[in-house]
Amino acid sequence: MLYYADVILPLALDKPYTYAVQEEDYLFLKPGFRVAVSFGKSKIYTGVVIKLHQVQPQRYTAKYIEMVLEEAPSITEKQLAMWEWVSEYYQCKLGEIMRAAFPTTFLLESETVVIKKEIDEHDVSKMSDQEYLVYEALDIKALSINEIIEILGKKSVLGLLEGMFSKGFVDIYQKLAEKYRPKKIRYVRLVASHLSKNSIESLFNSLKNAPKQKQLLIGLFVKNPQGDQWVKVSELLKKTATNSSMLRAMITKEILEEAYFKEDRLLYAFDKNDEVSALSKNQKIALSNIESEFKDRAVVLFQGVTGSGKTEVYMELISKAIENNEQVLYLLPEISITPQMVQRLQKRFGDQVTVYHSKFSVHERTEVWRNVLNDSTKARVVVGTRSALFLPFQKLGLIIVDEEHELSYKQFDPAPRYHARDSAIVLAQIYSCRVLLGTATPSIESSFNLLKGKYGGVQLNERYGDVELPEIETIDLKLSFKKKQMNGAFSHKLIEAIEATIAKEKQVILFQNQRGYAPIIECLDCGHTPQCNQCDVTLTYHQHSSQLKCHYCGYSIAAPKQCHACGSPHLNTKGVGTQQIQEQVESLFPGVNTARMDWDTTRGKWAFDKLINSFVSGDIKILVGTQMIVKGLDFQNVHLVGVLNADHLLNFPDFRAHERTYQMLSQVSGRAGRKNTRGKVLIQTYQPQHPIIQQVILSDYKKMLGQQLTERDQYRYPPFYRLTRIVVKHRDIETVKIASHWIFNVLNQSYKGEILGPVFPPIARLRNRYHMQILIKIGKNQSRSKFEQLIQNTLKSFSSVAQFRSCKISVDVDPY
DNA sequence: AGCACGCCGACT
DNA sequence: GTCGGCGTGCTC
Repeated sequence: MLYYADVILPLALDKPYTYAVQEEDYLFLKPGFRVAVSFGKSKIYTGVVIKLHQVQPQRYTAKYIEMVLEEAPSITEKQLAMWEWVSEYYQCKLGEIMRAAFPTTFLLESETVVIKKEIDEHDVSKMSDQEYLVYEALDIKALSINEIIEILGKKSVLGLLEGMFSKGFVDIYQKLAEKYRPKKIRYVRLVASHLSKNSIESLFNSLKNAPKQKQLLIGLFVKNPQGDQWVKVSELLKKTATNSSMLRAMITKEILEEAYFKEDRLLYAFDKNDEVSALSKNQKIALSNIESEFKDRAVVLFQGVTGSGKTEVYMELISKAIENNEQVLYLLPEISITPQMVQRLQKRFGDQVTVYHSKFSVHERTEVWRNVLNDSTKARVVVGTRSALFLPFQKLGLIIVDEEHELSYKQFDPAPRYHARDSAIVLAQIYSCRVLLGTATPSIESSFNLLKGKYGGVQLNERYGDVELPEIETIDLKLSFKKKQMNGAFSHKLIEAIEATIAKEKQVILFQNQRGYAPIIECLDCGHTPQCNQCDVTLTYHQHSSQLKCHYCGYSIAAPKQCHACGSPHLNTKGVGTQQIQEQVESLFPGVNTARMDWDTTRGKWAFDKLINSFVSGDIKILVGTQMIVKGLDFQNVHLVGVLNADHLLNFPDFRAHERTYQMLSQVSGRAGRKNTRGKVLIQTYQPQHPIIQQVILSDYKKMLGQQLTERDQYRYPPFYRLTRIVVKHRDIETVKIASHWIFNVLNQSYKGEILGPVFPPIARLRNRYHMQILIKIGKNQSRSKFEQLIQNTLKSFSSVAQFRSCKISVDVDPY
């Protein structure tokens, strides 16, 4: 009998590949097992079995699976169902999802290793120069292909190596390495034969002349009075002021024995606090409303203004899920996961809380994966970013999507371009679990679903501790400039307000939207500004490192002293980034402690947190920052929030710009004002009468929603229409044009709906590739699966046109 | 994603 | 003439 397994490989392949398996493996394997398979000439990859069958392939002979990598499946069948949905809906390959889903330790890959064979002197003399170079280098150690490429300084070394192999100079083999290594910790304990009372006494006597060793032994008993447990070496040495050579001596004397144990990398220092702060009356009402909504609907939209204490309500729900023995997934946008936030959960739920996000090492992520898979009590509550959706939950009972409206829930590049909120809802269907979408300012989509009765809805409107909403005022920039009431980016009114706030020992937050307004260098004589040589963007100036950088491809050069075009030394920095704002603040308010918070200053693992901490502690009086500022914890002492230019937000060329402006400004405003005093928000703008600004001032979400829905309906945008964007990329601008028009025409022939484009996006060239995009609008009454089929067919015939082979295509469903 | 095969320019 | 560049196609 013949047995086969269909295997997903971590590559952008159209379909799973079929491998042969032995009978005993066939009986043992199930979908979800990781296996090692050879693919292509010599590569070995980790694959995931998705199907076992006995259908012999007709057109090829299947290779055998190399190895089964584990005793039990790494992913559940439910997880696989989720992968398939993501792949279908977001039009991406299963292999791409596999790459995104697994911690990289699960993706073992082979590496070709070359070792030297001992041969005759005579044969050595027959080698070519290059062969000899390699052979000589192999004297020292075995080499990987990449190392040989380095040594020879050229790319194609395989032919050479093949020759050397066939002539018997070297051996070539595939090294396989599972990358996960658990962290091992050294422990010691008393050898069991010393455990009786008498021998302990004689042991102490025998150490009379070794005071330090005696001290060590005492330390051991202090840690563990019975003397029979393993004690961590690092702690023991620290406590007893001894060193490892003394310990070593005792191990040789066979008084102690040592061992290494795997330690969880995920231990945090925390104080579990069993006292649960009682919910306020309104929080209690919200909680019971949520629970009753869940009786009818799987998804509930929970709207609570900033500072209303949504988190406390989440905690109650989490606690009940845990009591039910269910797992909980708590999703947050990347930048909202901070140690303070995690600590809050840990205070309540102790070590049942675990964190999963990209700043964690692959080893940490692997351990979380295993804990979730085993339904370990260490992973009852997973706090994570969007990729946590792919963890192998066993008994998922509740998903909380906090800050539901955040754009960063949508993955942009690379594929899979999935939306975590929407995918979470599908995941919940698979597990039949509940989803709570929490936010102060719901996305238009979610509000729409609420209106249509698809979601349940609960509100929590009162701010905790009776804090009033801040007073919001606008400053007309046009007028201020005309009346010469400006100082750099600051209106006199804003400056006065800052001065007054500082004088009262209160803190200030200044908000500057950075997108598209990064500082650049401009020549005062000829107007030249340095551009990226690979992308159609102006290089941004980073004063800190004195460099010009491209934010898109990472290209960087030293900041020029003279203009590259005309040689003039008169260069000026232009554009208002957070850096410039901070400098202006420093010169306007000398001696006042300021800090800047943006993508640049928060790169380290906990850099964000350090900044927040020094702001909370009051060291920093004025904090200048981008979007990030609106996250983090509650700032008790912030009295004034200044928005330097709301127009950057309003005028953003995107159908969501207005919605986003409302969300952003209301969130920033929510930072102002705490107990006892009313905070103040000053918004500088050229359009003080703009409806969105007015809606922010009145915090009239309903009006904003109504107006946006009307506009979206009228202009055929989500939530009334679904969007799909196709981007064509190629080095040659003409090819991009022809290719994208080809796709447009083919789609247009069979598709009745609206197709826009092809157009150049705002940045037409990136990493030396020209881009063109096509936007397709799909009505809600049109069949999604038919449309998906159409795209697939179109792209398939596209790829068979020889001229377009070298084009790269990306499909983005529900683009942001 | 690799890696091989195949077709064109700058070197011994 | 060849070496080595990259465009193109295939991998179970």
